[in-house]
Amino acid sequence: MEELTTIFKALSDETRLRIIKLLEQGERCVCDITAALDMVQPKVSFHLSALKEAEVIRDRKQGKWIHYSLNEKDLFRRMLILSVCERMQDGTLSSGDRKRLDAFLGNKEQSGKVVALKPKSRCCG
Amino acid sequence: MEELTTIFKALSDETRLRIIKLLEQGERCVCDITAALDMVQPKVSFHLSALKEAEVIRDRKQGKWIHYSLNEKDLFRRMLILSVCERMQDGTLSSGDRKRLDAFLGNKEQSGKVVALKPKSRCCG
DNA sequence: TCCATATATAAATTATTCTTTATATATTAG
DNA sequence: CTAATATATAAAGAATAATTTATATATGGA
Repeated sequence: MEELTTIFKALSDETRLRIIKLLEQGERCVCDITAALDMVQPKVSFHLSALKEAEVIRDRKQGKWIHYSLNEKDLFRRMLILSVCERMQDGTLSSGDRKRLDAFLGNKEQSGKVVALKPKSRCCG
Repeated sequence: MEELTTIFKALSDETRLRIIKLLEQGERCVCDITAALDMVQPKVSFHLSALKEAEVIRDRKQGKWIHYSLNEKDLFRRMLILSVCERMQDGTLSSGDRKRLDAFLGNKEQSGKVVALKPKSRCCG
């Protein structure tokens, strides 16, 4: 019962649904998500932790970065994630998120600040 | 997006999940639900209105009573309701609710206060 | 008409959750 | 070792949601 309410509570917030929609395309580190949503980082961490607590997402540490991805471990969560993504297809919000993410990733590459470093220190590689 | 968060928010509360589980067996009036959950009536009305707002339940007025039932209008809500009921099968809480409901309905019948009245004034019939 | 019952709504309080700002921790580069 | 970066956590404040108590509305029966 508590697990159920925890899952539903995790899904009952707009920011968190936007994060799920972002992660539909694959894992992302916190700074990518922060840029995509255009929010301050502690706020993003707060919402990530709610989703992780509910085991809707999971994380993977790699060097300085923590990569978050959708947790497809059970059918129920998969179904919920699919439903959410399906229902957010043409939303203004999530398309804006995608745009900002792409711009952010583009800048990274261009400036060579992160992506052009040695493999070990790359965020997305 | 707002509809989604409204639905998930409605499901993110223990009391409301208990109500859903109760309604699995069929429609119930507010006083039945109040007795089953052993709560004060305005509290129950508050939670019913959250579920109704999310269109997870609907109501039907009949005389003095308002009967609430699960709203099976779309596949998504059906799926959520089924998942909730399935995951609450052997819970202590919901079995206690069932017991109190049965006791309450039994008393009604015995005392003849409600159930034995003329058809028009019966709550459950 | 008057009373009792079923339910909703409002107002006040309490509890939870979200947001912000500041700071701590860990990792890597230099 | 020091500085910089990525992320988490803590503390304070703001916003929401839940609970309680009191009252309003509607319906049916006497």
